[in-house]
Amino acid sequence: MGEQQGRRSAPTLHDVAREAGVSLATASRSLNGSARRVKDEYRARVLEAAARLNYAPNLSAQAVARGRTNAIGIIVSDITDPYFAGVAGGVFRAAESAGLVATIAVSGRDAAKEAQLVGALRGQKPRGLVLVGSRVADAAVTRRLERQLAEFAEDGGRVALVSQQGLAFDTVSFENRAGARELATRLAELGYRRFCVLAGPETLVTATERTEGFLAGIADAGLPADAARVVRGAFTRDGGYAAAGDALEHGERPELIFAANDVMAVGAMARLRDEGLEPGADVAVAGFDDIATLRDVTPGLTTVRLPLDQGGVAAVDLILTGDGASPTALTLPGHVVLRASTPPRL
Amino acid sequence: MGEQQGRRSAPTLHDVAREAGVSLATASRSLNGSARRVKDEYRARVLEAAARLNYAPNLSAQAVARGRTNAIGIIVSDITDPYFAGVAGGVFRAAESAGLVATIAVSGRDAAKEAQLVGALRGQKPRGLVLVGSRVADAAVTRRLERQLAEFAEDGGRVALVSQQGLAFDTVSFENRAGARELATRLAELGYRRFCVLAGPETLVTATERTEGFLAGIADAGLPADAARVVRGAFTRDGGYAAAGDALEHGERPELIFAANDVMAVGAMARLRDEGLEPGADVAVAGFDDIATLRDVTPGLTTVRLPLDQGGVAAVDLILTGDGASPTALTLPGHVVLRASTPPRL
DNA sequence: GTGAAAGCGCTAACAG
DNA sequence: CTGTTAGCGCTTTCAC
Repeated sequence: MGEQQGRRSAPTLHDVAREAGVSLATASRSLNGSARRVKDEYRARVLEAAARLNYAPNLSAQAVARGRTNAIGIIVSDITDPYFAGVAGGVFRAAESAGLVATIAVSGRDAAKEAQLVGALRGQKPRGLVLVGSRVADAAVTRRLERQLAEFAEDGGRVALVSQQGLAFDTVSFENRAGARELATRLAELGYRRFCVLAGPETLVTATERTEGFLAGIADAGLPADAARVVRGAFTRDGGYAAAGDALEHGERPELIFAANDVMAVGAMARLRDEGLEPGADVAVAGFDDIATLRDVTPGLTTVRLPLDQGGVAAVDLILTGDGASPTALTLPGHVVLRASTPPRL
Repeated sequence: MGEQQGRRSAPTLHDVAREAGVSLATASRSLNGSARRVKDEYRARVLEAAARLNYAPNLSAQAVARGRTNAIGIIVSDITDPYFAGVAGGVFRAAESAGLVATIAVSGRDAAKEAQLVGALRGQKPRGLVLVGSRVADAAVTRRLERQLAEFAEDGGRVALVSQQGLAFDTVSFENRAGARELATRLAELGYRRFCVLAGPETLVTATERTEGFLAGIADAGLPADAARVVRGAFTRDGGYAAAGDALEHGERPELIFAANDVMAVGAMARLRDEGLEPGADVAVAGFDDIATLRDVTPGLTTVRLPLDQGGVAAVDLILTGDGASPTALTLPGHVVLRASTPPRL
């Protein structure tokens, strides 16, 4: 069946108008919610003709004629990372319920590429652009990105950043610092005294904030600065696996390993087991994010729950409602969730 | 500051041409790889002007003028489900390296909505549409979807379905049946004799195939038909949790629970624990997909590894290279991975 | 080689 | 309320 032959060219508004015996303008007005009203009979004829021809309006043409689109662009590092998927899910949901289509681009954790992608997406003339995550603390790269975004904004586009504070655009961030601090406090209350932080790359603002917050919490508890050692690793499962190895290698074994995200924490657990240690019993483990897919790992992972989905929704909200006058900053709270991976220590 | 004011309107090709002192046509020809050659001096001037103005071509206008786009549409049920995220990741990667932008829409596991989304995406006039997953065995819904897709194809668009065989379009599917069958065979070899299958909804073709394959494998092993009981549940973590409860409720306790996907399997493990049973020890558990994020659960989950990412890549490939003459069907293999959740039974 | 001009499909004044 | 028409930004014949 040559279903995919593609000879015929798609019906246009012109075809619909002719078929309905009305003018182009009338057809346009009845099909797309114009301010002006159309006689019911005509409108009905047009609708019927459109349905019969299975007409689908050419969005590109509409965009050109109207001078604006119903698209929204979103840039994430890696859609298979549940953190990004969570936020992206919120963006899609919000976009759809606002009648927008979402175009996505993946930067593959390559910060330089982000700027390039913004350039590419600008061509779509989307209503707004949402950038999620992994902002890098590299000045040159940041400036390139900022330039592209500013250009986009000057042309009337709106920008919303998720968990990348510091740029002069609307931002929704999560309580990384406060969440990690609270987590450290609670863990200290449980009796933990010797920590190791798997910190993620230091160029990653999110990772850095979580580390700093955790250390602050330890200080709050009146523990000495050397109560926590910091080791670094990639913000991935394998990064956690490797970093956990480093954590065990030198000096005294930590009572608790805090990984800067859940995915790393799971990697760390795997490493502990490979080293013959029992996570939760021999070494406690905590993460950050409360990724849904990982809520059933054993022992249950103590973590800080973040409303990722809401972050995505909020970003779309800012794009749609923001006046662009001065950048709005929205912070979404994190909540400590204690589970079996950090049992009370007597 | 007022970065987001949006007074100025974006520079157009017109501006670039004027700035470079050449005609619109020449500007167009030098910027976009036209067949015709442009004198190097002019071309250089145009490029320079474009860079200076930070010109970004209006993709919609190009689409209208050219009559085609560089977009590709993708429809998934739920981007936060790692199965879909895996396939989508492959689609994005392949699309990008082919110079296409990907537009995504999420159906929220609502089959009827899929057809509606195809209608919406048609307006983008994308080069192709990729539909991933959860094809439903409901004739009316399927026909509506098929109608929309046929319409799209007749207008010159290309369609690729991932894991939704049965429609007259290019399809890439995974070896659900064979994989599950092989899994059952291997489990029987390990000494298991009494199974319970958590089958997912019976309207879901993927789930059904896995169930049937598993039962076939059991028959292969010479076991009686009543060696496996089938219970149903949603294709989600909670579905697995609930179904596992049913599995334990009636009759003799199964030696092994096979969940039709990993996410359900994890839910089943959680339920076992809540019932005071130890997964792997008291009741073995197996899944399907080998979701990366779940590779570190304990005990390690026996499953069938699927090359999800490759499925996405292949779909884009079919869209780009297919001639549309007759639907191509591509099948990607699954590989059984035995882990600690199904220890040999003596 | 280059430029003028005719569209692409649609919207939005503008007259009737 | 309806139809005519001039664009939207870009590509692409078609003359030069």
